[in-house]
Amino acid sequence: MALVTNSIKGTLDTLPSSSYKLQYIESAVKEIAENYGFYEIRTPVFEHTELFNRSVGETTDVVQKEMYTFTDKGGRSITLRPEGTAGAVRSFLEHGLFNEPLPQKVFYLTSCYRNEKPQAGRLREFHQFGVESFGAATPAADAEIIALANEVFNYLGVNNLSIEINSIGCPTCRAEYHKALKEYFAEHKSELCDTCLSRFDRNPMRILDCKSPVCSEIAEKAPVITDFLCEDCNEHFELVKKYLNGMDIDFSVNPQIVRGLDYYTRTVFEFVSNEIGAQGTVCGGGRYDGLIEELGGKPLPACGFAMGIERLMLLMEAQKSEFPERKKCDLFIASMGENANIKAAAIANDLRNEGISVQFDTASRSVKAQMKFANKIGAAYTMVIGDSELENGIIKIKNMADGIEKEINLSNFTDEFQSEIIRQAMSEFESLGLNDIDISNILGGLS
RNA sequence: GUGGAUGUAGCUUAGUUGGUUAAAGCGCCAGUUUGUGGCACUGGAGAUCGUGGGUUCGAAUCCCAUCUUCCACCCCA
Repeated sequence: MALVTNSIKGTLDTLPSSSYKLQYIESAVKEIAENYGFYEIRTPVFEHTELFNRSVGETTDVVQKEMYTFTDKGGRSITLRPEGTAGAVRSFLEHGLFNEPLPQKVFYLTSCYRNEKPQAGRLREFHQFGVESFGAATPAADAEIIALANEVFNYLGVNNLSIEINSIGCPTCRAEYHKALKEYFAEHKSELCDTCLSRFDRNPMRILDCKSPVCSEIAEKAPVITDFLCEDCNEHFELVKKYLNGMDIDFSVNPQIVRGLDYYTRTVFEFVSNEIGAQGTVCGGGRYDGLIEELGGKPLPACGFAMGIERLMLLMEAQKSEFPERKKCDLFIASMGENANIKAAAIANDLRNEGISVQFDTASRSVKAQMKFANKIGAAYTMVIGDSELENGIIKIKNMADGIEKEINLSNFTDEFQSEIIRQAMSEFESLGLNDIDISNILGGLS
C-alpha cells in the first residue's frame, strides 16, 4: 500500500461529477448567513495546540485523542483545527474586533481535522459551516442562530429534522446539578457500563448521553438539569423557547443533550436526523459565555453553531433533494482541417468572452467523433466548420435536442460580429434556454 | 482505540470441490465508404484478482499478517 495513488484514510475526493452540488450548498449557506448579518471570517487551518487545549477543553476526547498535532521546525506545537470556534475567537481577540460594533457576527466554511475512525458521516477531514455571534448576551441571539440553521435546511429542502434544545446552565448552577447527578448515579454504580463508570468522575453529564439500554434507562430517571438552573439561566432558557415559538420554529426540549466540548454554557442544541446512520447530528451548537475570557479577553458572551457539510450532503442524498443542474456546454464547434480548427478556436474565444460556454475539438478527432463527444457532454448546440464553410461563410447551427439545423451566413461580417450572429442564431431556437441573452442592441448597431 | 463485514478492469458484478492465456454488462477508444450525435452492429484498449508472506506440483479461490472501505461502539459536525 502507501502508493502515491491512495488518498489518506478518512479523506474524500470530490469529483467534477458532484462538486457542483457542494458549490450549491456553499453558495446557499453564504447567502443565508449574510441575510442574517453574518459575514465570513477565514482563519488558518492550523493554530497553536494550546488554543484548542484551552478552548475545547483538556479533558475532552477531541483534545485527548483526536487532534492532528505536530511539532514544527521551530519546536512549536501545532494542531490542525478540529473545529472552527477556537480559531474564530482567537482572531476576534487578536484583531480587537470587540472594539467594532457588537455583536460581531461571523461565519466560516472550512475544513476540520479529527483523527477518528471513519464511518458514515464521520471523516478525518470534514467541512463545517459555522456561525459565531460575539458579544450577544440575550436569548434573542440564541434563537437567531437556531433560526439561521433552520433556514439553511429549509432552503435546501431538507426535512424530517428534529431540533432538540437544552440548557446546561452556568458554572454555578451546573455545579449543583453535578452534585445531584453524582448522588443519583452513585446508587446505580454497579449497573452502569464501563465507559459510564469512567464518565462518573470525569463528566457525569455524559452518562445521560449513553446509548446502552441499561444506562439510558437509569438516565431517564436521573435528575434533570432544568430543575437545577439558577434564576438567570432559567429565565434565559424560557425566553429562548419563547423566541423560537415566536418564529414558528418547532423544537423539543431534550434534557439528554449534552455537548462534548467544554466551552458550552446555558443553551445547547442539535439538529438531528435518523436517516443517515449513527452520526445523525447534522448541526450542533450553543452558547459559550465563558470562552472569550478563558482565552484572555474581557468577559463577553457569545454563541454559535457548526454544521457538518458532509452530513448535510448525506442527508440531501438520502432525501433525494434537488440540486440545480451543473453548467453545461452551450455550443460545441466541430472542425476539420487546420484553418478551420484555428477558426473554431477563434470563434470559441469570442463567444466565451461573452459569457457563453463553448467547447471545440482538442483531440483531433473525426467530425463524427466530435459530434459524439458533443452529445456526451450535453452540448445544446453544435456547428461544423470545414473547408466549404470557410470558403462561403455559410455555417449550420444544430440544435442537439431535436436535430434541427439553421443556416447562418457569416461571410459579410467581420470576425468581431460573426460571434454575434452565432449567438443570435442560437437564441432563436426557442426550445433551449439561451433566449434570455439580449443582443438586440449589439445587432442594432450593425445595420 | 474496540468489535463485525468487505476488497476481482473506470463502474457494477461472475468466477463452480484450488488446475492451462481471469469472464460479462456499462463506460472508454475506433470502425460500420464519402464531413454530423443520440439507436444498432463489429473490433480494441484496460485487472500483476488490495498488499506482503505462507501452504501446494499449481491459488482470485486455503492460512497468517497488513492496509483500505463499510457498519457499529466511543465521540462529535
